[in-house]
Formats: sequence, structure tokens, C-alpha cells
Amino acid sequence: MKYWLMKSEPDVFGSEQLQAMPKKISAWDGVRNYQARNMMRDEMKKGDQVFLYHSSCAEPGIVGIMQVVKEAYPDHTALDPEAKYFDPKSDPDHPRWFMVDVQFKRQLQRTISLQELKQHALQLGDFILLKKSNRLSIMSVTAAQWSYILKLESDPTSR
DNA sequence: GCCAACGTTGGC
DNA sequence: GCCAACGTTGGC
Repeated sequence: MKYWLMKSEPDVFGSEQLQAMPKKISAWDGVRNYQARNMMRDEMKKGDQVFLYHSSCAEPGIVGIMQVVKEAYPDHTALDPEAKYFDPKSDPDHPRWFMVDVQFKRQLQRTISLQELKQHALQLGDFILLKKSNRLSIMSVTAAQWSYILKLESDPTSR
């Protein structure tokens, strides 16, 4: 089983919206970046655990935990001219963009903010999220990073 | 294949 | 709203 982090603006895939979905399951559509797509398409497996990260908001940070419940399949919104992330070069016979289904598992007891994560940069090692001007919306997380962050969640002395 | 122009991301 | 960094596009 692998671990991941997926970024979204709260009003696109926010923890509240995800929890309101039937069975708390949602397709993670709209990824239009090749590196992120490749990870979703080639490496994400059913059962993988995912941190939900809120970006471009008052307090960017990790807010919840999701699970991959359906492996990559073509992102049909790329073919819909009305869709926000319509891609005119997309071809139904050779899909260019893919998505997975994720199920929201739980909200963290508190947001582990980017600011707090930065203070643990040393312990988190080579954490892609903390790399300067990193814009990747999907990234892998090591088992060590995963458990370290979960420990932060319940550590009242950290902040 | 180069590279300038452009659009997007995302923290601040 | 600003702006640095980055990815993509397209002319050459």
C-alpha cells in the first residue's frame, strides 16, 4: 500500500463537500498535469491512503484522510466543452487525462498547517510539499512521513 | 530543438 | 492582489 498527498482548493474538493458526497466518494477530476496524471494512472492503487491538502486558502495544510477506491479511468470532463478543464486536444479514443475515485475517511483532529509542517522539515526529510515553489498537485508520501504527520496530529506540544 | 511568450499555481 | 516559479505552446 502506498501513501499520497493530493492538493485541492477547499471550494473545489473541500473536506466538507467530500463528506457530503454519497458514500463520501468522489471522482478526482480536473488533473491536467502530466506528472500528476502519471502517478494517478500508473501508481495509485485501490486501498492507498491519501492526505487531503487544502491550498490557496487562509490556512493551507493537511485537513483529512482519504482512500483510493477506484483506480485510474479516463477523465471524461476533458471531453466536455462546458467543463472548466475541457481539453480540446483530448480524444475519446486515446484519453489523455485520467482520474481516480477517492473516499473521504476522516477529518484530522486539527489542520496540520503548511507552516507547522515547515517546522518539521528536518524530520520529514525529502518532503516534496516543502520544496520551494513546488506546484505538483499529487505527490507520494513515504510511510515514515505518513506516520510522523499522524503523530503531529495528536501532539499538543507541536505547532 | 530552442526559447520567448503566455497561463497557472499557490504562498504571502 | 502581487509575484516568483514553473509548465506548456508554438514560431522559427
